[in-house]
Amino acid sequence: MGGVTSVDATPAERTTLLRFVERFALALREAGMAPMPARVFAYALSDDADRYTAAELAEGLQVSPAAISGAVRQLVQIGFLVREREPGTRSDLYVLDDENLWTRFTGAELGALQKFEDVVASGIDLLGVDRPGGRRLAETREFFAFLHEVLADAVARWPEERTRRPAAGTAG
Amino acid sequence: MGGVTSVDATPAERTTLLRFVERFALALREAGMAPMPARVFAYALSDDADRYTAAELAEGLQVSPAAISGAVRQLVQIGFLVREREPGTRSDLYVLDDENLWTRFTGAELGALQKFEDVVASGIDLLGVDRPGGRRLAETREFFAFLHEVLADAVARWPEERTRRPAAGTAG
DNA sequence: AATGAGCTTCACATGTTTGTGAAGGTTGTG
DNA sequence: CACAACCTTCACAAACATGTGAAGCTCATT
Repeated sequence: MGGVTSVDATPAERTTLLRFVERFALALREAGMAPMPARVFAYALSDDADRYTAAELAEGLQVSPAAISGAVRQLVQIGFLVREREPGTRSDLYVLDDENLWTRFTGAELGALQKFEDVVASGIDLLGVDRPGGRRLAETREFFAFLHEVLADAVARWPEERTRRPAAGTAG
Repeated sequence: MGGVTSVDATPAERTTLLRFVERFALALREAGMAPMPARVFAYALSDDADRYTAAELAEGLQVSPAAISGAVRQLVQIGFLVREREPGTRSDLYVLDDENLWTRFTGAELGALQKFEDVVASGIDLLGVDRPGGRRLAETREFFAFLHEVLADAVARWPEERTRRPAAGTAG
């Protein structure tokens, strides 16, 4: 199982990488991410460079620069990628925000959860709690609040937890 | 703020309910649910009946029976609705699985998380860990495993936690 | 100031998803 | 045994999303 790097990769290794990227991207899409951002993110994470130019991403993923442009904009907005620029260079560099990556991911989840809580709360306000439906909504809100707490706690604990876990090898 | 019930609701109250249902459904869609199942679920939760016939759902949501048919099938499959039949009745009844509702919801999330873990694990196998990309994948897997544990624990604790929380009133 | 690399924006063709209407099957009732 | 209520399935039209090509903009270099 030799390492596959962007520098010395054979075409076959590149194909393997891209196939994996596509599968990873699919999972991300099912979690709500748009196709192209999902691909770009999966690729940037899985390939070996620390930073990528837009052109490298387009070349690596075999898609048009236009597609990259939109994707990185979204990814930067979410915080998955950071835009950098080397002085005296014409092109932007996109960097994975390694440290905060999965914290950010979960942060996005928390945002969705907050949205749920808000919507449900507004429904309770609008419709009242003294009805079967209102009581169900109230319990729904309780559950989301609980989940929110749990996830926020998990995010807070991750940095410590991370050091506690041994670096994992390969799995079956 | 009087209660809005399916029995004695004014048209205005019905409109308020449907507008809320649409907003709630939107949040569910953003979490990955298809539009019509999202609407049906939001409606069944928010309106006051304990059980609904397909016809009632169609009438209540102002959509065609055909749309309901597909939606309830999916919801039953996920486990959000339970299909019942009163003896001597021609129509099926759909019931919210009240007790396990949000446990099931989170269970679905756990499934998605498992999928992530599997995909990432396969990538590590395929591409190796002795590369920058591989190390990132390994850490990704660690994080997902951690999140998995946290969520599973939360689901297990919810029944107890639920009783601990006071029934919530309305919020601002 | 002109050049050109590199990125972005825009309009469009393609493909997918969604909900409807109409037809068909099933089951209890008169 | 015919009828009627109810649900489901199917084919279709409309809406939406996606990525491409082409044109345009920015900015370091000459």
